[in-house]
Amino acid sequence: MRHANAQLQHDRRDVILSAAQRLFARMGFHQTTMQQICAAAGMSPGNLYRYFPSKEAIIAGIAERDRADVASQFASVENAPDFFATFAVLAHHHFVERTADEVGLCAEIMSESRRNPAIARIMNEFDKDVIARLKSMLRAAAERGEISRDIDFDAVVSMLMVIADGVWWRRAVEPNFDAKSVLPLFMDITRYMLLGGGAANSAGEKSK
Amino acid sequence: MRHANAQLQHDRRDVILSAAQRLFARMGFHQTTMQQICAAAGMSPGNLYRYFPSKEAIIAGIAERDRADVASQFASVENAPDFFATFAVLAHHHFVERTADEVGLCAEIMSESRRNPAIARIMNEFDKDVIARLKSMLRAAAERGEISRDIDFDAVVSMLMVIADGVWWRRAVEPNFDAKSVLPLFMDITRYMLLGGGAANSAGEKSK
DNA sequence: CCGGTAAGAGCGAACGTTCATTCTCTTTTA
DNA sequence: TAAAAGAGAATGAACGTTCGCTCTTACCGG
Repeated sequence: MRHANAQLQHDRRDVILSAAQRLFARMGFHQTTMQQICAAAGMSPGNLYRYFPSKEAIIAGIAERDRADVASQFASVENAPDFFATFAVLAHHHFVERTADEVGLCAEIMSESRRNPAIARIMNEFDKDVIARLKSMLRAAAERGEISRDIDFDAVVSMLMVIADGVWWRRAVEPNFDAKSVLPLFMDITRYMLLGGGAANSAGEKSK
Repeated sequence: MRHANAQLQHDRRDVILSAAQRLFARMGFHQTTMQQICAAAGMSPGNLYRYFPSKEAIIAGIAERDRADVASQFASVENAPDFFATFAVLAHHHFVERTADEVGLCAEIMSESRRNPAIARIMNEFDKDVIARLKSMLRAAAERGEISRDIDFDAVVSMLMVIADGVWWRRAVEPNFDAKSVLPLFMDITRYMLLGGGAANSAGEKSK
């Protein structure tokens, strides 16, 4: 008898995820209806539900897919020789080249993760992954003598994450925010933190 | 012959706003039902609708009220003599002392402002206000010679806003994020940007 | 190679629930 | 006593999900 076509299933899931992604980024999860997703994916509700058991599953699917995407971006520059040049490229990618839809979707995911444990879990793993990769980049650069060794890596990475979040939220909330114009100062601050030019290397001291 | 009691009206509106605020911060606007707000405010739907014409009006009311709150916080330290000490206090207030509910609510408002023009307008005015106050603080400090004059104030203020947003989002998304531990590095970076110790004073050059 | 067929793929109306809002009514008070 | 203040059931629209159905196609016995 006939058996399920795995390739087709994969393609359909992809079409649905992409359609939903665009809608979610623009209208938010709870403002997007299944009917809209169906229309955008060119599919009836009955059929769509053969690929995802619920709206939540679609949200989770998107979060997961995006996570893989960013992870691969990171992996591609993992152990480049020149830290600051590599970091600048990474920052430009992340701050400037990401589309408004990607930024918007991330905003929705973060927002949703505040009350959806499944999303929170995915986002948390994602964060942990990024933090680990950043730290490994810094450690490697320190080994090579590109940056100071006497630095509180945890504090610096934490601050980098904070700034990255901040830039994305500015972009998400203020559509004509010029992310490119903060890049020079961002790189400058990063250099300051990593070269230990000031008190940065003692900044991470835990209080108390 | 009986006439409306203005004091009572004001009180009732306040009770409703406070009840809604708590719920919104924890569950988000669209996950909070009018019934829940009614229950929390100790009031029937029929009566509540005498004070607010719609759910949206409650959201807008909260956004407006919070705006006034933060504005007054700023105003209270407007022209203190010691810039860095004042700024440290402000940062501590904003990063550490704000409750999880306040942070959560802000997250919801930012998220909502992405598609609700009325909220977007309020948030935008709020941002403009904060930016103006920060700039005026910096200008005053520069006059007094506390910070360098050769600085791109726009770029620095922009970065400060970015970091502030970032910290709040970390807090909103990661409940046990220790905002206090980033304060030293934050103040250090601020000092670096404002004292023009490095290339910071040229960082704001517009590219192209 | 060739129908026949059973399961896959797809459709869209209908269901049941949820929820913002309204309506009608009672209670309170200047 | 008339309007304000309040109550809570009712309404109607919106929306996620399901159900019963048709169409399509890979496989198998002949």
